[in-house]
Amino acid sequence: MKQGTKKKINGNVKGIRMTRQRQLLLDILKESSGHVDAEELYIEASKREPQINRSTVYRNLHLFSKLGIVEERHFDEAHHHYEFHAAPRHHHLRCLSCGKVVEFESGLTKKVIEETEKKSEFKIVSAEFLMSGYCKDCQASGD
Amino acid sequence: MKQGTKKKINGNVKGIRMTRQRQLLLDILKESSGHVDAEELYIEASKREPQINRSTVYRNLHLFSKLGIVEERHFDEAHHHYEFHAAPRHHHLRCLSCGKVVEFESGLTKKVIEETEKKSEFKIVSAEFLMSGYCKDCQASGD
DNA sequence: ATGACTGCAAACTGTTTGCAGTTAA
DNA sequence: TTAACTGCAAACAGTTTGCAGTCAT
Repeated sequence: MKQGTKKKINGNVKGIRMTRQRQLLLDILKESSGHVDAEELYIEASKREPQINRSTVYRNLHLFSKLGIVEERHFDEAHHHYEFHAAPRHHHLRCLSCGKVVEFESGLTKKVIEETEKKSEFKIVSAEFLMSGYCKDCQASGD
Repeated sequence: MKQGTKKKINGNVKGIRMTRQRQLLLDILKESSGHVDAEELYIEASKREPQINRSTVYRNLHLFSKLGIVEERHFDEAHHHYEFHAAPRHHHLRCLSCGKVVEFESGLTKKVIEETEKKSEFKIVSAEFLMSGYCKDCQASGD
């Protein structure tokens, strides 16, 4: 079992160290169902590690993303959202009125990806269906 | 034919005026195939109207977006892209290596939307399939 | 005439970076 | 021991805003 002395983060052996802050961020990401943005992550982390700095959060988020641990998401806003990779492929549906974001899945995604890979000759590594509209509540209350 | 004195922007009658700058921006948007970001729009506009200001661009982009004339797109970057609304529904495929963005269409989109509207009770107004991967060239040149 | 619009400058938000000190390995 | 990491402060990019003047209607 023992194969080396380097720490692993999800299977990636690198010159990467597991610091208290890093571990904390990973924990929070793991706990938090769905997507988190950098600020939310920072706030949550601050509660448990008050001196943690925003740049630490950003730097780690970039690292995680590079390592494939988290995936960046892009909603309407100007900032990024992150969620654990390898979540079952799902879509995001955003309400234009109240801003609520709903996740859900569809079996059709796979088909679209296959179709696309064939047509485009891309090797696709991630896919997201993003839809916007008005949710039931907001439809009822008149926009 | 004459039904009022107010200027129209694409069918929306409002207290909205057609200024030289506004017209210019609409022209550029119309000419530019595909998506443009605020900066590109600003640069192009500056060529023809050197004193135009960035905030004019942003303000108009918001207006156009509110009026449904353009649609915001969100790729990888921290800034927004805009394209004329009512373009045939299409998807975006982005190369993670060279950054190239390819547009293309798929008949499956409609199905996904219908499925989603039923399940979620949302009224969907826009949809986008966003995929990332590696294009043919970048696959060949080893990532 | 008047209020929608503009340019300007300054503010703001999310993110990145250089640096000097700290810490995991 | 040393290079990866951190916190800090300052920079940065993209975007927004208040204001006073301009222009379409």
